[in-house]
Amino acid sequence: MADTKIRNMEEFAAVSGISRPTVSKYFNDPESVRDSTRTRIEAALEKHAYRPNIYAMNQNRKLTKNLGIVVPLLSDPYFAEIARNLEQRCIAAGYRPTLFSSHGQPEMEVHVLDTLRSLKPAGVLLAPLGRSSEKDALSAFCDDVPTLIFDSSVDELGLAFVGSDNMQFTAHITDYLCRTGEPPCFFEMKTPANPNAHRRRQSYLSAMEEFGYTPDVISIDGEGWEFEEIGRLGGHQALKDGRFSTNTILCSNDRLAIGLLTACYEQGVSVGRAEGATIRVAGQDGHPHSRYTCPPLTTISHDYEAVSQTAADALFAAIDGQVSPWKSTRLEGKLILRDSA
Amino acid sequence: MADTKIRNMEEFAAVSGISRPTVSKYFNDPESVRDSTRTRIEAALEKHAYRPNIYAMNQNRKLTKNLGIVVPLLSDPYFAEIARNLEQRCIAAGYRPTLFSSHGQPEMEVHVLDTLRSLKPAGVLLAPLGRSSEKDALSAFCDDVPTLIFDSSVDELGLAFVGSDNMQFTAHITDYLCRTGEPPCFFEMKTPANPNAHRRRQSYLSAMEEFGYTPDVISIDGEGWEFEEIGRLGGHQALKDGRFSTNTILCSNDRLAIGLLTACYEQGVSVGRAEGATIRVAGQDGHPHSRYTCPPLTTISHDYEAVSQTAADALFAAIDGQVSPWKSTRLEGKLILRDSA
DNA sequence: AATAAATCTTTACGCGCGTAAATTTTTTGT
DNA sequence: ACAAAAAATTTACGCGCGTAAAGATTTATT
Repeated sequence: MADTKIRNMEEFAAVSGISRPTVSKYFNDPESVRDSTRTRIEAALEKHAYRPNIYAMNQNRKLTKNLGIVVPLLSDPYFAEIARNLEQRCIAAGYRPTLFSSHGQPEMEVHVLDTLRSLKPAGVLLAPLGRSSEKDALSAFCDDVPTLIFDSSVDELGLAFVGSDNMQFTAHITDYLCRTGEPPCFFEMKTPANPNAHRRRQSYLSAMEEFGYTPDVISIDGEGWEFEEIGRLGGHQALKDGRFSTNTILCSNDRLAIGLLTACYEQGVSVGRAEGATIRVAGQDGHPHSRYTCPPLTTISHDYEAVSQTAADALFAAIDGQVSPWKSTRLEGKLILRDSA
Repeated sequence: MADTKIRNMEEFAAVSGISRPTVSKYFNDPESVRDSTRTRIEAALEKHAYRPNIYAMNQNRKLTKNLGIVVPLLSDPYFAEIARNLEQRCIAAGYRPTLFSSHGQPEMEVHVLDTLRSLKPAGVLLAPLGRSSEKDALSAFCDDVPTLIFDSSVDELGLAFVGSDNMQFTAHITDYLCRTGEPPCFFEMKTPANPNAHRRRQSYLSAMEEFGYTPDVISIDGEGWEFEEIGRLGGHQALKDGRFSTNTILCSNDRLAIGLLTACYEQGVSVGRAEGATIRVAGQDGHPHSRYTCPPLTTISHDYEAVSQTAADALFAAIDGQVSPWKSTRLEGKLILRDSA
């Protein structure tokens, strides 16, 4: 119980019987003081529940304990999930993460970076919008703030890049589809939001060529981040026009696949690998929702844990002063077999 | 271009030709200075891109321009969507919102409130976890920080409550289902996470009684926030046990319905209002994903815009000093007719 | 027990800005 | 053009803490 209200570190130092500079040292890093001192401070902390004023704390410190986590679209459960994962790791490592979403808008991304700058963060975990990002703003930001890029790489910006191995993703699932039925055609957006989509198309083309099949890419129209709706509309159009050359469709990502499944439903096209189904549909990403589509979506999933751990650890290492040359880490995905393909 | 780096407000005041206190006044509220002064400051701002140090700013100010937005689970697109909506409104109103998720964990909710406290926010928009919330911590927080509760009410905490009219939701969609086919049974979690679920059950019972039908509530097991999986497993069980007394199922919320649809698919039960379908399924919430289920889900949707606007405006008014007694505002939902029911 | 090393205390300054009071300048109204 | 009102300037202090330096105290080493 706080019998007397502690107004500042001076007063707290008094009640804990430790000098203020030492208390300050403790809050900077509890390990930096002697055990006996730490015990006394923490005993006082129990009694009085004092917390240092973070504004006064961060004003003079060259580097704060703040971290930024930026994703392109928080309403996409994939990003929400990876953001949650990163957030937990940051907290566990003793940082104060703040979550931001660019909401799919380049100007918002710039605004977020601007806000982040003023927070003087020790580092930032940034998943850029991709194609529509204002490269100059990103680049300038990375020059000023230790930034680790994840999910979608932009040039060789920042400390390093950590993401998934999109080439492996597509090669792997294409291989699976070829071995279990007709070779797939590839369903994608004509102007995808991020570079991962290009890698996936490229990998599809390579894989098909390697297997001796003729690739068939269906590129649908649509701008923005409403992938389900783009997939649904594009799916309707493609079905109507008979553009699917095989009974197997590999989608560039799960959200597109979810939209395509809806289009299939709406046109009465049955989907699945079971007898009697007309077409097979597979996605890519291991989207949290993919388990609950009808039929449940066969997909190749990001290794969420590994991506977030690798990304977070790389940033922490850089913050701790471990300099290492820019590098790109791409982690393999795991095939998740469900009923759709 | 910034020819000379501006280090603080003093230097910026110098290059803009305005005194520092006036510049300070400008950053507090641009409207509070003369037009000619504002123009000169903004001209200098163009040239030098100076931003006040937010830590120094907030250190002395009794009230910051910070706002907190807290949702129980950010990976639920419903909350992600409403959070995005609120965030935009806060920015438009000149505040600096920060987004937090309790990730479905009561201890995380407490941690978030603790973090929020140290940010000395002007106000907080809080959607509590509900049943599992630590009431005392919430209550203590509301005593210290102007807090507006939304989505799910807890006692009469905070400045006010803004949410949806769950009674109207369920009455309305129950009415629709009764008029268009067999009266619905009600599919829900036995121990729901928040009080809205209780209102919905109550409203279902009242509506059925009013229409002269016998209500049938199927309460399924499951703890936590993975509603789709709970709905899927509960759906399997209920289908196996033949617990659905009519061919129409009203789910307590859309995520449960999504899981139930998956269970139906997995058991080969056809869903829809079309000829030949076995059962009808309806949800409640207007979840962003409900458009893309197979079949697309008939639901009653929150008025996202109205809820977020009412909540944000109420908080802004309170921050501006407009005192008003605690009140609860519950907004009506709109029926969205799709193929599932 | 004596010395060296680590840690703590005391003292002091500064960070960047909010803010108040007294004064001067500019704008407004007639 | 003149007085009154509004706004800007000058001056000055304080917020809560980081941090540096010098001296005092505790702990570790032999």
